[in-house]
Amino acid sequence: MLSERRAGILNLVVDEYIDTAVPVSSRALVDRHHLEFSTATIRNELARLEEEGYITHPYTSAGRVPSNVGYRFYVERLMPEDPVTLAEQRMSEHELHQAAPGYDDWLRLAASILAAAVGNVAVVSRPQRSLPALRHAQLVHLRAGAALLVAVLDDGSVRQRIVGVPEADTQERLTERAERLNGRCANAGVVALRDTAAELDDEHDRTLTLDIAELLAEHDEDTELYIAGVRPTLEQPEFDSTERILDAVQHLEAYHLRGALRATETPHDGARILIGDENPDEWLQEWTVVVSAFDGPEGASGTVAVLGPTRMRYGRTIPRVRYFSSLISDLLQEVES
Amino acid sequence: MLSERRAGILNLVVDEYIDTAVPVSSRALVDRHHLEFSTATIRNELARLEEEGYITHPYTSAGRVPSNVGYRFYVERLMPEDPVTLAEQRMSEHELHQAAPGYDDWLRLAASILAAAVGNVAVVSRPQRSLPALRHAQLVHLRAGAALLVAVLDDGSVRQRIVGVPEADTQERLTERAERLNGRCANAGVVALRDTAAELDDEHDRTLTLDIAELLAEHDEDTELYIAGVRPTLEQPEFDSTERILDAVQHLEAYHLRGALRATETPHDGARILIGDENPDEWLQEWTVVVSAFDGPEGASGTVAVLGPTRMRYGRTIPRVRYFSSLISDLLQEVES
DNA sequence: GTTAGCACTCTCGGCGGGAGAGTGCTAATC
DNA sequence: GATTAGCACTCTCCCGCCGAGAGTGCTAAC
Repeated sequence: MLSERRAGILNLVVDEYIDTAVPVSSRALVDRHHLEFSTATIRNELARLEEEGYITHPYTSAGRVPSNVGYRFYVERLMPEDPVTLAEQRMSEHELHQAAPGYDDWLRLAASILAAAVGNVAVVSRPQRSLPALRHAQLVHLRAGAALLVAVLDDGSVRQRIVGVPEADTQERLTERAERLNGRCANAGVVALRDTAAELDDEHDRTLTLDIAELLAEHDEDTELYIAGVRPTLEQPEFDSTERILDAVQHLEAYHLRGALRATETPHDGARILIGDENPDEWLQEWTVVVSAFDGPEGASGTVAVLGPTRMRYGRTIPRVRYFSSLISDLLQEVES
Repeated sequence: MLSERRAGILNLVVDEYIDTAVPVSSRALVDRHHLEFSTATIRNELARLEEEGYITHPYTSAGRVPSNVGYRFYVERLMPEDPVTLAEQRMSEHELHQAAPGYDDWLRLAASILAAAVGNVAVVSRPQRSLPALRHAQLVHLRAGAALLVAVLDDGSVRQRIVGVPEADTQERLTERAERLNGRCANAGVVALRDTAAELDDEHDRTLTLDIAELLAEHDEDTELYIAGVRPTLEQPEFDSTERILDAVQHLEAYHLRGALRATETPHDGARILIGDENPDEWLQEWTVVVSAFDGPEGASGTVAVLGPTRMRYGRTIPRVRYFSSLISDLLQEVES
């Protein structure tokens, strides 16, 4: 369907456009790549490529711009990968080890290094288990009748909520109560907790157990996300009007990104690539998302993603998303001193 | 210094400019407020006001715009307050009670209601004690040799970090170890923890105690902030160029706002107002910040703030910041069922 | 199949100029 | 002395125009 030569030309068009953000002309192709054909020949081929849907025209007499189909073909067949060099790997690892050990700083830093490496928005999510269990619950006295319920889950995440408790309960009583619950509920999942609750006689213990179950259930509603690289992305030429910028800013918030990332099932080894209208979300129609999952401790898993305009340096981005995905896995697995 | 009449005119200029964002002309003042003087007279007065520094000129033949001094005078002497009506109060309280009880949802929602009410950026910080003490520490096994240290502080905040532990420690051993530490360190502050650490013989217990002390100390580095209303603010006419928007977006992140809010000591009753160059931060030179503190449980305190361009509806914003400040205090004090 | 040549199209930036909005000043008026 | 009418002057804003330039598509020749 797509002749060898035409594929080669498509390759050049995409490369050139990614690089310059300017619609590419037949002249530019011939001159910059020393093609052995004249601009007229190239023009004929470009016209064919356009017929076949790989590229388009912003207006009659402008250069060519890749279509989503064009990008897709490019990514699957043409794109030269720009692998992560050893030096780069060492740099990244070094930077990561500067941070205080702990999810927060590591993941935040990882997002920011990745964003800088690819020049687009990078998002890293905190790893979670899909069916988490309770590791330890605790009650902190706030005032008569109210306490803060803190639940530590087996993926290391912490959730909390304010709950009602007997007016008479002091901190000591609350601690006892919590210990009692821990004895019964340690390592229980949502279902087990609900079952346990049904068997309890003490009313407060029962509501508390149900509260804990709810905390486990609401779980991935608010996965923590670490986002970096918004500014450089919005400085790219696709964001020329204030409206576009504001729309993007609005959507690049944790709240919206959670939705966008949840919608994609994600490979743990490679990276999934969604170009333009391949994205389910309305607002991502002109974005490309490159996303990969990584493994945390105890079977938890998180997500690394890069988002940018469809005109993205795929050859650079994809290997880096893959690399960071496994880098983070390793980091979290690795024994710390 | 400022005659009665001139003050009145200044008042009108500020009101008008806040409302329309257009430099106000003598004609506009006379027509829209049915003044009993001619435009020429008003022009003379405007010239005087300009000499005295209360207003300026963008260019020779444009209308007048209030200066920072003008806004300051307006806020202190002229501004008609637009009090929070009972209906509005009921609405806000009602909306807040929709949320699941717990700091997260409450404060997030409070920020968003406040932002909508004033049409600018609203920021609410999670209450913290200035000198927090440990309430309970806990160790969660991650893998041989590493565990997650979770510390619950007496202001209800939770901090965590990954720490090294003896390779042989199972979850049970870790729990014992944590209990031992809790026995020794309950309700200890940073200083007490460091003292305790010095006395401990077991090396791991000692480093753990020091880790906890560090967690308490790094404390307000990462106060959680709830931010709302960015989009409507950036749609205002002062943000016409993409650069301004990007700068604002960059600074309206939690990281930068923490810095800005930390720099202001804040009254617990009224509200503090910083107009334009009264702000210490470079990037806030064209912003106004209205900020107030609220009280959380156990002597913790948090912050409510509104940020917007100096052309802000002060009469509406200030009472609402005050109101939300006390509303949140009440909410957190109030006994929940 | 390739290419030179050329007419045609569309964008972009600069320029000019008129309309409009306001001011500042002066001189007359109350 | 305060107020006001009148008027010249200034500056912005918007619109339309035009020419340069960049590209294409097509045709006819190689």
